Amino acid sequence: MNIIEKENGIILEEVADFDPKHIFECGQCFRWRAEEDGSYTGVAMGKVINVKREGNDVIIDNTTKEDYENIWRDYFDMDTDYGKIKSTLKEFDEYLDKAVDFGWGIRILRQDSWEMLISFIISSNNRIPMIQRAIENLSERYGKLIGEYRGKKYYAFPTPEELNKATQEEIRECKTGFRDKYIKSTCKSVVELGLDVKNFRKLSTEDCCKELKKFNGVGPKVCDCIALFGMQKIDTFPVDVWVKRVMQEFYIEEDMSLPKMRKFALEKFGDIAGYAQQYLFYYARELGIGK
DNA sequence: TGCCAGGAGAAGT
DNA sequence: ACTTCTCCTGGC
Repeated sequence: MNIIEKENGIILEEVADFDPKHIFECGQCFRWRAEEDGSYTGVAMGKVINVKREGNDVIIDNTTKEDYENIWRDYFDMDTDYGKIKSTLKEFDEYLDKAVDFGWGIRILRQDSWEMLISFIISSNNRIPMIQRAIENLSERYGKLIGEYRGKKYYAFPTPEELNKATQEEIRECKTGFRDKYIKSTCKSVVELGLDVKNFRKLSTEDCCKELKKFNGVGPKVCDCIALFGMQKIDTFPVDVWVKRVMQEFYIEEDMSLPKMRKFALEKFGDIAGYAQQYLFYYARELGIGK
């Protein structure tokens, strides 16, 4: 892969396994929006960038080669060989084979641990557009202004200290609904105990989950999402409604409980279960499987 | 207008 | 270890 600098951005030449639509719409992130030209603009790691694919090239606008090396290379998980993961998954069965071909450009973003903790607390019993709106509201009110891009103002996700300044009522005003108390309680714990949740990455998957579930509003599913998307724990398998539907369609009986479904998938896919979950989720949601 | 989707937590068995 | 109920919002 060759990196070329352009006016206010960079071009990554000949990038394999990278498609913005697949990456930003496979249920892992909430701050990316599709533009009319098919590109995506979003906020991550305190910056605003725009990402699009042209042929085999990926164009990242509003950034520098330096930021790519320091931030985006890690964020987009560029040092992981998705070709290898995909061929392993395709070997499993005809369903994975189809799901991987369908979401060929998916990558699991290495997102901020703290942002994922709060984002997935908001996700509980909630729909994606509502989750996106609540996160935007919290960022606008409590996060730092990053600046303007294409005529729109963008705000960073608030730090624990910034968000902890909000009262439960103020958090609710951001359209978080009944999760207001979970967010308040989690902010309070993190700030008062002086925790840096990013350090949970160093723990084993099991211990990491144990720690995450201590926070109010973090149950089994939310915990799996934070571990997978915010802690890079690939041996997890979050079972949401779409994954449940696709599992019932392809692998298991209707009446299997969620914990058993999770166990089944972990045993089947092993330490790449998290990748399998992403391809299956995207496939199920885009095609409306099991609805 | 009423009804539905979407998970955690609490209280029950 | 399981089941059941409530929590809130927006869209149909």
